Amino acid sequence: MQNLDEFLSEPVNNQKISEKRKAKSESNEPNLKKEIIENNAKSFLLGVGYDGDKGLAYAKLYDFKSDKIVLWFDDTGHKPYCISDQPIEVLEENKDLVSHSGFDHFEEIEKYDPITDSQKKMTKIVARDPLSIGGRPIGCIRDIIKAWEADIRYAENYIHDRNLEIGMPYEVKDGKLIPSKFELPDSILADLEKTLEDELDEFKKLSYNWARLLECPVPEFMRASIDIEVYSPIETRIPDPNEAEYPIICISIIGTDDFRQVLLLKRENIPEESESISLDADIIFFQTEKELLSYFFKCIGKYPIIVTFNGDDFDLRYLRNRAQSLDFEKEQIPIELGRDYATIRKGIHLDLYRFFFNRSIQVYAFGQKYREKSLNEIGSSLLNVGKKEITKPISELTYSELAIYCYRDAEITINLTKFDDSLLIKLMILLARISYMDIEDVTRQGVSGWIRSMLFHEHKKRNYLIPRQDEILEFKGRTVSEAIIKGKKYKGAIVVEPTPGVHFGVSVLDFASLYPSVIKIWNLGYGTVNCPHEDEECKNNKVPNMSHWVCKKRKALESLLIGSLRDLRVNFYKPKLKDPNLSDNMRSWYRVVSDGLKVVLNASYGVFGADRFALYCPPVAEATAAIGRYVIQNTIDKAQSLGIHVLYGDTDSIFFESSDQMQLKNLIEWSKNSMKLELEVDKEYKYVALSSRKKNYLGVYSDGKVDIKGLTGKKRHTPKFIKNTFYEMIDKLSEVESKEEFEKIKGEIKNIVKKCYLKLKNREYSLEDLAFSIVISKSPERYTKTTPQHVKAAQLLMEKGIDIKRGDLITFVKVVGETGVKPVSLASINEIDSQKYVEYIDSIFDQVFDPMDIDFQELIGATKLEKFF
DNA sequence: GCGGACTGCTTACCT
DNA sequence: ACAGGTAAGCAGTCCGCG
Repeated sequence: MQNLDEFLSEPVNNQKISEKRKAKSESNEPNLKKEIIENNAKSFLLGVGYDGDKGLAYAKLYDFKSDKIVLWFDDTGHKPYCISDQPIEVLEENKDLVSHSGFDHFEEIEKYDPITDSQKKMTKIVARDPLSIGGRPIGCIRDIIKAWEADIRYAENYIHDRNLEIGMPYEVKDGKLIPSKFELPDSILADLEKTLEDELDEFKKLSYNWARLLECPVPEFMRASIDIEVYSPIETRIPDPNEAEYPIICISIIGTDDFRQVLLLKRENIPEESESISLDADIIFFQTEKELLSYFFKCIGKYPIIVTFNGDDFDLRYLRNRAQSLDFEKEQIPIELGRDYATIRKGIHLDLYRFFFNRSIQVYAFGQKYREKSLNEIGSSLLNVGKKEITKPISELTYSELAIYCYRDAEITINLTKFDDSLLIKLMILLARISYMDIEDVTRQGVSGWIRSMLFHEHKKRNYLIPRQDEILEFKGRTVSEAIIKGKKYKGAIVVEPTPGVHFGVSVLDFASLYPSVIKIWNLGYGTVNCPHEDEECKNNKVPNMSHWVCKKRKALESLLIGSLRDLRVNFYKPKLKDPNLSDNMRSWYRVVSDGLKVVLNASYGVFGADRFALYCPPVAEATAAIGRYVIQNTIDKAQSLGIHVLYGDTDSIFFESSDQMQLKNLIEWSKNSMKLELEVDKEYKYVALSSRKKNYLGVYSDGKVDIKGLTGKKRHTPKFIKNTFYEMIDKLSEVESKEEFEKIKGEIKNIVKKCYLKLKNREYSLEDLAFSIVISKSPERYTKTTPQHVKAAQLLMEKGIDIKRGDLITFVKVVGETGVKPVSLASINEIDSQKYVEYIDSIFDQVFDPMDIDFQELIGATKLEKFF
């Protein structure tokens, strides 16, 4: 494959492609599907499962010829196992073990143990089935003896042991599963080589492998979204999918092949409508629910991939259980349920809710574009299309209303996978490649699961023993620093005391991926921090200001893996994205790669301090943070010795008065030479307004763009009327070019705030304008220690019979009287406590007035005088 | 019995 | 179920006060 660019420009490859798209695809040669077949890549590996009846692992392959998922069953005789440190002779004495029904045989093996830095003779205990190792509530092999690698899911183990690359092209030849050749294009190879000049061979090898995975083009996959509606006799209650008590009255299916159907159940007492339903879809009525479901199951059978929004917990679960209670045979229902997931037999189910719920995805991949995780909110913010509004309960809708409502949900769902050139699917594939994880698992697990899988894969590839969690803790000891926040395990980052005032000409420098860089440069990992070597070389290699030391003899896997990913992002993909010659298709793919790497890198330090992480190692996290503090403090000290004025800093960034660009250059040089860390100019502000508060500033670029960080005026819960006033003020501030102009607009800003104050006093704002909106993060009854205001408001709503769940957004206003607050829906405008609101305005604008030397009290005091005259 | 000082809880944010 | 650090508001408690 030489021309990656052309592959990426390939349009949807479908058999039932619409006429319009067909024309487009013909004009758009070469065809990726054709190319892939010519290159013997007939399919893509999307995941691995285990078939309990056959007792075999199987690969799920997306076959391009048929656009179906094809299963390939293991032919290598791979079996579930765990590992013991006892020799076979000893284990043979263990009656419970050798007589266990799932026990198969022992094998003598050798493993490298990173904790002790030694080769170890160990015994592989091979079992007949995965559940015998672990998974049953009692009597598993891992409960009988102390075992290693015993709680890795079998399918995951299979991926690692067979070194399978999920999301990459494969083919089945003579019954064997073999990877299709995909080599890095020469041009990419040459570019990459340049960035890797000074690295160790081991590091280079890893980097090339990553690049091969990241550069392989991602084709389009045929898929369909589904959404169901269920009848409910009680309007406020959502039917329980485990009971599946009530009939499914509507199902929408939308395929990427332009298949669009809405299936409706005929019911009594639903008025016939004279006009036909106006939807760009086939509407099909069914007399019985059984007919409807049969038809539906046939429809989705065509699709290799089904996407839903919350299908794990609702749609698929309901469908399966409902079909069962309608006496469908098990084989007739193409849905399989797990404890907390649902999937399609011979298919892939992607639950977008699960993926969007993931905080890393929300924050780093989508930049907080959506705040709540509802289909309406996500659809509105990413597609500009929200759910269809309905004013009646589902069960009372007419056929037409019901069809339109249900269809819209399916439409948003499928479009979420299609927008921005199928960005979402590409992101999932990318994460599957980095983590060597089944694509369904990628969407369901968090970033710690991905990183765990990536590290496990590398362990197995190198025949390293994967340590037990208790082992790491026992050998590596605890943390030695004290956190500033009560209840935290160790000390974190430094935040520099800001210099209050309005500063013109500010450069912000930061370390590119500071923590991943530290992990790379300092060779951090559970095997290297506090390594077992007795000699001085290691023990003297202290983490600054700390008793921990770092190994000088061995390379940590974490350091190599995280380091190589970091370098690829910083030295390769980020510069490529800045290249004006990059084509649109490549740019969009590189954006995905860069964002995917960002997600993984941003979490790569935190996982070592998370006690549920499989390779939890507090000293690694603590050392990383400590080195981070050392680095930024050293840099600040150096800057001051160079005479550069430091205004503020946080973790990995420093704000400088940028009078002397030459000096900043010197600082960057110094950082590279003395600490091997890349310090770079991140932002240049026309001016920055700093109050005395940390994590709280306003920065204006020369083009007028404004960064607002931490200011309450921007926060989600702030009432609309204050937000609007706040942004009116920001608009004014964005125009300011100099100190002199600044003085001039002060009056205008005062007027803006004064206007707001007067409108409030005259009760000209609506309840919606005045509403605070705060997420209730726990179920209301679980607030036992205190009753915060939003919980009080929630309680008032519950008294009215409204159901409040955790995660709901509570909107309330401050009122005079006992409770102090009332939900918007229950309050009236004349009970508003305007005094409280004045205090609130004061506090919000003080964050900006403080550096500007404006006095709020004086401002409203003046107002009173004016009114007087 | 009351108000100010204090601590702790909660949410939303920053890196 | 990636981490720790900070701001802010409010709830609840303690303490002094002839």
